[in-house]
Amino acid sequence: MLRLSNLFLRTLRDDPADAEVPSHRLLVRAGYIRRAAPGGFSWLPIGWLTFQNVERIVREEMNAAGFQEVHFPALLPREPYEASGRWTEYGDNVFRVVDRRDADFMLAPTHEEMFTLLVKDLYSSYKDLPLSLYQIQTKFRDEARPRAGLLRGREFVMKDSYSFDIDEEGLQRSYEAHRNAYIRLFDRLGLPYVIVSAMSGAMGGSASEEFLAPIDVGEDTFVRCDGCDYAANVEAVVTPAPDPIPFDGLPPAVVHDTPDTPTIATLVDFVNAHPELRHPERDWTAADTLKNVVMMLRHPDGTSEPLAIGVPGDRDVDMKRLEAAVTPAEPSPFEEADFAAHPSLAKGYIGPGVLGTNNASGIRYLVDPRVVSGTSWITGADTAGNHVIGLVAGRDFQPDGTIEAAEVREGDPCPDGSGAPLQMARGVEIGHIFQLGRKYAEALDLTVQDESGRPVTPTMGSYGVGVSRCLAAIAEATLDDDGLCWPREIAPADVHVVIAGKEGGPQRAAAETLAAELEAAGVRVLLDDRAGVSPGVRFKDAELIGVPTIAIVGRGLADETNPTIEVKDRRSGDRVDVPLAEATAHLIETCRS
RNA sequence: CGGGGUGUAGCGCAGCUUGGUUAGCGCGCCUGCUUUGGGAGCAGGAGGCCGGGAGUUCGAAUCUCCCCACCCCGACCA
Repeated sequence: MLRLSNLFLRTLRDDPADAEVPSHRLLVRAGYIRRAAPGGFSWLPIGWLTFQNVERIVREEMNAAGFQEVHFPALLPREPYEASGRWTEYGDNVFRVVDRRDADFMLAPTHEEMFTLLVKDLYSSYKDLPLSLYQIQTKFRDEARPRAGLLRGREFVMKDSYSFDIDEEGLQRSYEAHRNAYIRLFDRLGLPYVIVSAMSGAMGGSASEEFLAPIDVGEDTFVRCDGCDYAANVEAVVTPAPDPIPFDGLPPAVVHDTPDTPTIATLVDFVNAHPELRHPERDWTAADTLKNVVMMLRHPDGTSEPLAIGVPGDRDVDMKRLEAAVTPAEPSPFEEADFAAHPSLAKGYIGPGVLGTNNASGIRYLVDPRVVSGTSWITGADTAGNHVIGLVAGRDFQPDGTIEAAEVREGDPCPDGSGAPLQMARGVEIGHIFQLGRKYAEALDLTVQDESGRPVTPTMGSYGVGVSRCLAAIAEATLDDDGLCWPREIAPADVHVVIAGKEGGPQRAAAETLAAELEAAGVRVLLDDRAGVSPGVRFKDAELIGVPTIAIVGRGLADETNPTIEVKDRRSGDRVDVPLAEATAHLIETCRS
C-alpha cells in the first residue's frame, strides 16, 4: 500500500516554468518525474510504478506473441557499427565515449548489429529460423534539441525486436506477427493510434509502417482519408497521377519576354497583367506554372550529383519528402558555385528546355506525378527574363521520371482513386515496424545453411516501441484540466483513498480498514493518510495524480444508521455514495470491470 | 546549427532600465495554536555563491565580455 504520509512525493501547485507540453507539465507537477539532465529524467516512486506498468504490458504482449527477451549492454564497442557503416552514418546523433586505453565506444541508439551478431554467434542452420528476439533497453541519442519532456529525450527506454527469416515469405509472416502484437499491445495500453505507411529512412529496408498516437504536440505529420483506411506519414504520401491528356488542339508553346519575374508570384502577376499573355478564360494561377528547383545530391560513396525537380508552382518542395525520396543520398541547396559550373542554368528562369539527361545541362530531371503527359505549363525559358507559355509535357519536354517531393496539403486527393480529400494531423511515433532485409546480415556476415548445405543470408525485420514515450503519450491522450487520468492498467494504483474528516474522527479508522481489505483482495491502494492536510488539498492532489478510482471516506460516515463513502470515477467525474458495509466489494468490482 | 526568450530559496515570480541598507513576495518546508468537503487562519522560524567565469567600479543581482543551462520557432530526428 502506498501511503501519502511517507511516499516520496511532492506535488507542485504551480506549473514548472520549463515545461510546455501538458504531459510534461503534469508529470512533473504530480510528482512522477524530475528533470535530471538535458533530455534526461529521474523517475519518482509513482512515476516508476507507472513506467513499470507500461513496460510490463509491452513485455507480456511480446512474450504472448512468442518472442524471446534478451538484454544487451547499452555501452557498445565501435567495431560492429564500423562494419555496418553506422559508426559514421549515425553522425552527431550518437553519443561516443572512449575508454582509458583510448578505444572507441558508443552509447547505443539502437541494436541491430548486436542482435545480428548474437544470432550469428549461436545459430547456423535454417532449421533454427524463424526467430524473433527483443529487449527493453535504455537508448541514447544525442538529439540536437530534446523537448517535450519524455516525448523526446536523449535517453529513453525502447523495446526493440528483430526477426530473422530464411526468405521473403518468412519475413512477411514475422512482420505480420509483430504488427498484430503491436495492435494488441497498443489497444491494451489504452492509447489511440493510427497505423500509417512510412519510409524506412536511415535504417534501410522496404515495407515500413508507423504507429502514431494522434496528439497535437506530436512531431510527425500524417494524412488520413475519411473515405477509406488510407493513412500515411507525410513523407510517404503517394500522389495520384491524373490521366494523360491528348495533345490534339493544344496551342503551341510560345516564348515571351517576362522581365523581372524571377519568382512564381511575380511571374503570375506579370502574365495576368499583360492582355496578350492572359489565359483565354480566367486568371493564371501559380498552379499553372512549373517550378524547377535544382538541388545537389550527395551520395553515401562521397560523390555528388545535381538533380532538378519540377513541381507545380503553387507548391514548395518539401525537404523531408525529398530526402525520403532520394535516400540514402542527401540533398543540399544548389550553391552559387554550382550554378557557375552549369552555365546553361538561368537562375530564376530554369525550364525543361535544358533539364534532363539528354539536354544541355545533362542534369537528371524528375517531376511531380501531377506533371503527366499533355499537361500544359508556364515555365522558365532558360534565359533571364523569358518564360514559355503552353509548354506541354510529353510533347515539348520529356522528364527523366517522377519524384514525390512536392509538399502535401490538406484536401489533396486520396491515392486510392476515389479522390476523397486527405486530412492532415499531428502524431507521436510510438511504434515502428519495418522489413530491414539483409543489410545487417550481409554487413556482419550472418549466414545459415539451407537444406542443401549452402550458406544463405537471413532477412531481418526490425520493430520498435518507445516505452517511456508511450507513457508520455498515454498521459497526453488521457489528461484533463484537473490533472493526469490514467487507464487502470497503467495507473500507479487502482484506488486513491482520501480521508476527509476531522482528526480523531471515525474516517481514519474506516479508511484504514477499507484500504487493508482492498489490498488483501489484490487491489492496489494509494491512501492519503497525511495529517493536518485540508480536504481541498487532498481532492486536488487525487485528481492531479490521476488514479482512476477515488474513494472518499468523509462526511458520509456521519449518518449513523447508514454510513457511506463516496466513490468517484476520475475520468467521468461521476460520484456514487456506497454504504460502508458494501464499500470493499463495490470497489473490488469497480476495479475488475 | 540559425533566430527569439529566460536563468534570483524546493516551486512560481518581483528587483536589473538609472550600480549603493541585511536581496524581496506568494506557495511549499519547520515550531506552536486554531481549522477540516474543494489548494485554510494567526504567530514565530529555517532556507540564497542572484546559472558560472572574467572584467569595469570605492562598491555589481543590476554595467561589459565569454561560457553554460533551460524554453519557443526553424534545421535535424528509430
